[in-house]
Amino acid sequence: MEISHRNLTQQLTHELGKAILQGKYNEFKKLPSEADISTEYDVSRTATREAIKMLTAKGLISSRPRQGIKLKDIKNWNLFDTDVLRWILLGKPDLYMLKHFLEVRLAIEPAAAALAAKFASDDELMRIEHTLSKMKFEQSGYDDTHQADIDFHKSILLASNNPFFIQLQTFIETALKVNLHFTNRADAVSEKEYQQHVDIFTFIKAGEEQKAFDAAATTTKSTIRLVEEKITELKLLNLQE
Amino acid sequence: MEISHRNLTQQLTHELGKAILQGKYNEFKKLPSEADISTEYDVSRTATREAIKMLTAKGLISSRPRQGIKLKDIKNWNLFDTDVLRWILLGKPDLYMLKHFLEVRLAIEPAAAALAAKFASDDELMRIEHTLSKMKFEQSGYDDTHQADIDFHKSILLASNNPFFIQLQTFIETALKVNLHFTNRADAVSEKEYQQHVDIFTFIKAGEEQKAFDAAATTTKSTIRLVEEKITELKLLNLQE
DNA sequence: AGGTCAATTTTGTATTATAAATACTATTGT
DNA sequence: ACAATAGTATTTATAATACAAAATTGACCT
Repeated sequence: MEISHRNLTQQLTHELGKAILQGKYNEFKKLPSEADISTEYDVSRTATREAIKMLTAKGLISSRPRQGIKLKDIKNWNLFDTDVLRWILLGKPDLYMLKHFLEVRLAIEPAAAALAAKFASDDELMRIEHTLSKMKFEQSGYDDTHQADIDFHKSILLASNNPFFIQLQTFIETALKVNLHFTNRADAVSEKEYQQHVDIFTFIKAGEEQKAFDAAATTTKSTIRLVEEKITELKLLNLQE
Repeated sequence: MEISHRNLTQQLTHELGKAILQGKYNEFKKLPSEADISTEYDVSRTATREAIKMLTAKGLISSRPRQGIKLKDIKNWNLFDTDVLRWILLGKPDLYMLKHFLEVRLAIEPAAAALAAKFASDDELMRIEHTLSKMKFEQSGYDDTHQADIDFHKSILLASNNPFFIQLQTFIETALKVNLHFTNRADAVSEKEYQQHVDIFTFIKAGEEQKAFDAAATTTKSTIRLVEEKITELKLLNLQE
């Protein structure tokens, strides 16, 4: 693997993290030794060790003398870490992963909308509204597709005034991207979807906690149902073979 | 700071992380240089750098040549990281933090209960039930106080069959500990609380998604109200001074 | 005053050496 | 033959040193 000549530690961390999330080391539960990684990527042991430490900090691996570097069970992984999420996205997530993302979205986003209805400042409301107007552009095909959609969801988290929800911005962004990856639509956001977003914003602005909550929950729920149907379809297909 | 002679990197990471979460470096937004940290804690630059890398991986700091090591804004912190949560707990969280924890619990736990009602296996149901019986012991004053309570909440997350919810076990555990820290009760779980837990379990076992959701939501909601009242009380007191 | 460039400081990377942990092997004694 | 024990080898952990690269600072020049 070719690694260029700046930020070796960061790059190597990225390469190894990506490889792990792509399941390249899953079979043996064991990674190459420090020495082997160093020679394979042609970096010093120092850089290798620092990359290993970063992955250790994210819960992906652990290392002990004479035992080498071993993969940790997924329950130890920091699945809410920005980098880990990026690697998940690069690892071609399957339908099950999409379902898991949606289940968390269903937990987080309605709650965030309710908090936003309760606590959002004028600035924060304006920011949400701004993403809506950008979405209208996207409907006509302008601008970066679906980015305004993503920003809408993120701006609600921001308006929750809760650092934990705010930290989940990357998570929701990744979840939406995984979703897009499956629905696979290069086309713009539909009129119906746009209207649902407007509704959520209206309730938030009006301070209607419960209604904002419900509005945010409805869409996600129906998406989950769709995915669940698709999964059972696939299961049936596999049984037929 | 005295650091003993094993796992230097880990220990130093812990010390620095704790210090950061206690706000010791918040004023200047800048940490000592690698060299200074090395001499202060009497470890080599290698160990120091590896600790720095681990904290970087958790989003707490960043470092650049000639600029030194700087604190990152809280929105970059991995607030769902196990270590970060431990350091938050050690940093004497305030009422606002407790409120933020409760808001996330209100989002996560009812959703997890609903998922558990939908997907929990027999094993997972048994595990939940087991924690309930341990809670009954605790009522009588036996065993590690409130640990069974914590385990109850964790076992529901485990039964959600969703890796993201499962990963939130440490988060919920920390949230509960912060709560305990404020209610400050060494005494056992009350009969009323126990009954609420039993209800949640019953609905989960019966596969009643919505009821499990509601049952899990009710308690947390009333706790949030209590905390919010306490906060407004304190605000009024501060205004009088 | 303003811009260019060199000096300085701090992190980034490489290299080498040694210590510590632990799995594996061989030996020894019964 | 077997078990306990001591020795060996492997791999990470830590240290120390040297140099490279980035970025700020400041001096110098025009």
